[in-house]
Amino acid sequence: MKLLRDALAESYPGVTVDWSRLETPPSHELGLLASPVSFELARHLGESPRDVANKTVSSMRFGNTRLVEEARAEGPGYINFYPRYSLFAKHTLVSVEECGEGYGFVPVEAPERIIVEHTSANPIRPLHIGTARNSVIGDSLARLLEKRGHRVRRHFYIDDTGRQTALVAYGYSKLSCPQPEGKPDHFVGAIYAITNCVLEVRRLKKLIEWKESSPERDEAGLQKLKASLDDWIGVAQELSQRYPEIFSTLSKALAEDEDPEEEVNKLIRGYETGEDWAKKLVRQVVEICLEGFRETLSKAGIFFDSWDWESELVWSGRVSRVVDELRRTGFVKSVNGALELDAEAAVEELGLRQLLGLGESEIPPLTLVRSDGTTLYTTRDIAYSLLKFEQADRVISIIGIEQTLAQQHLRIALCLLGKRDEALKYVHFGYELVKMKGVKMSGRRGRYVTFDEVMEEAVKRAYEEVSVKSPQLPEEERRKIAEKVGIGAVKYALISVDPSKPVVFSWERVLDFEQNSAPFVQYAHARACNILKKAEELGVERGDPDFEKLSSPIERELVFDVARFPEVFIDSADNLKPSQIADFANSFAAKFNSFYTSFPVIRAEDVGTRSARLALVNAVRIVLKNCLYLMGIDAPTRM
RNA sequence: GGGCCCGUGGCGCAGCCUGGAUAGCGCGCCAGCCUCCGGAGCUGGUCGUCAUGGGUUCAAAUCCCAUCGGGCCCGCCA
Repeated sequence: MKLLRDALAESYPGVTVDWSRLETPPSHELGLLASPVSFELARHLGESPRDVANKTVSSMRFGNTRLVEEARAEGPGYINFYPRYSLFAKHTLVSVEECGEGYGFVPVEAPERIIVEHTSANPIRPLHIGTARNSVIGDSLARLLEKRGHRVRRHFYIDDTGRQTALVAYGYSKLSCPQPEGKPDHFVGAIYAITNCVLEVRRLKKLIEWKESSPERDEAGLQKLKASLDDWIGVAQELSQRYPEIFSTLSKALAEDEDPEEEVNKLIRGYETGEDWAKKLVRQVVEICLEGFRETLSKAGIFFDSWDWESELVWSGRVSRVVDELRRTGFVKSVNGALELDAEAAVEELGLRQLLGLGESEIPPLTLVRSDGTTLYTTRDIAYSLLKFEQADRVISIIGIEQTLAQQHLRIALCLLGKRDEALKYVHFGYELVKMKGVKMSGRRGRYVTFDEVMEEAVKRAYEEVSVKSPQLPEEERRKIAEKVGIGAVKYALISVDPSKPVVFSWERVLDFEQNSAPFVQYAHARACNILKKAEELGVERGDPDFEKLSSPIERELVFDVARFPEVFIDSADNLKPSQIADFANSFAAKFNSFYTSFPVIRAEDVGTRSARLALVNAVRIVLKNCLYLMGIDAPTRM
């Protein structure tokens, strides 16, 4: 650094440029670090970058710089720095030795209290592969921020008010509130899908009947309705085959009801106003479903610090207080008995367009309260975000990209309420949905691939694999390893793709145990562990490591990667990009595997080399383990 | 109609924010490698108009504009 600055000062006195930026050259044959400073200078001076670089290099004085061996002007004008590799390796590996297992987790100077809200799936059906993406990304973000030194809390928002939970609770009551059969959330999911389907068929039939008898027949509309009815009848057949008992009991019970829609509406209102009978019923069903969620999530190694009930926000008056406060801002008007927030006017008045990054278009209004007095989802979410800011400096909500507009509304409302700083500290971490090849996933139709079955299948596959590769291991251990490997593979598949890209689910993808997968990284880790364990068992002689001997390109690259892991971590945590960890871990593991096949460690030619390589292997082990940890993936020592 | 996001070898992806050195990686395909710390591995090869067309720049996958494809949103649903 100083070297470069002084040389610049000498060659180009009086010119100030940002000399501090350093890049990594494309290949290690071009040194370890590169300065692009000549490009900048060349622009100002009108000289060619290469000339500038040459001139700068020639005036460098290496006097008391020990770590840098040489600098050269190369390529179009880069100044490449070549380190004294042995010293660099020594610094790096000694530093790993000192930090131990915590190596690389560089804490921020000013920790924040951060709430990461994730998963928050509607408690009416099992977690599916789409929500799994949310959980896995959210969990990884929480881990990254926590290791970065922030005080992180993970919150699950239970969306228990509104039509969906009321519908399933209604169906459940028609079954006479039985004990769940099978996994609780799957049971609830079946009731939801069946109730919804039966009611939908009934509604469509009535509608068609009525339309047919009406004087002015709209043939096109009628055809559409009939097609829709056929679709739902098909769904009914699927469901009756999958759940014959629940289906027949439920459809009989529902048929007896005069007006199921009204029953459901009564339940929605009763629950929102906090009537005991409604509370008891809805809570019972939701709790059953949550029990299933907890089971699934705990299997996936994902845990929460807080489960926040949406209904509590309503009952405690927080939601109505928010509505009142918003009314006082003057941007809320009554439209046909409902309350509407004029978001566009608010944005203009407060000058929020740029501040919140809202783009050019007009922001549509937001309905806060229905004409029947009940509130809407976004309204309750505004109240929720205020609650979160009572406990945190920053809030990160992992929510599907399709809710972008609602999330913008939320932040506008926060500004209106005088919480401008909070609005800026509120991050909607959007992610694209997971789609199925061929069929469309549809919760309402009971068509989804559950997180449970994906994990189960992956674990099964991993078990077969481990049994083939390591038949000598006891059954019990093979099962444990299969859990870690299978679930790791699923998580890795979901984390490694940028959240802004839609994922098409395929078994092939999550069951990939080859390169660029969790098992690949885990395998490299297990190999490192194995070498260290063997060395221990054999009691090989260890002496002063001779870092001079870590001189092959691949060893140098490994050392360099170990050295830059802290930076990768910081970057990934501060930019909220878990996929960068996956990327780094994969290429790092590949390098280690390459090293592994070509260089003996325990049988290295002399004690100094052996000790140096053992130190390197240990550093690799720690870095791999920490990468896996950040993705929420277990690192077995054998597999 | 308006807004936002995405478009990189046959397939799946990284790089784009912060422009620079031959565009990385995996799968697939082809050819090799287990008397040697475990082959879920390794080595080599094959595969590219970075959607298209302009612009800015000494330099564009990267920044700007337009066009074309795909997705999402624009609800008194969540």
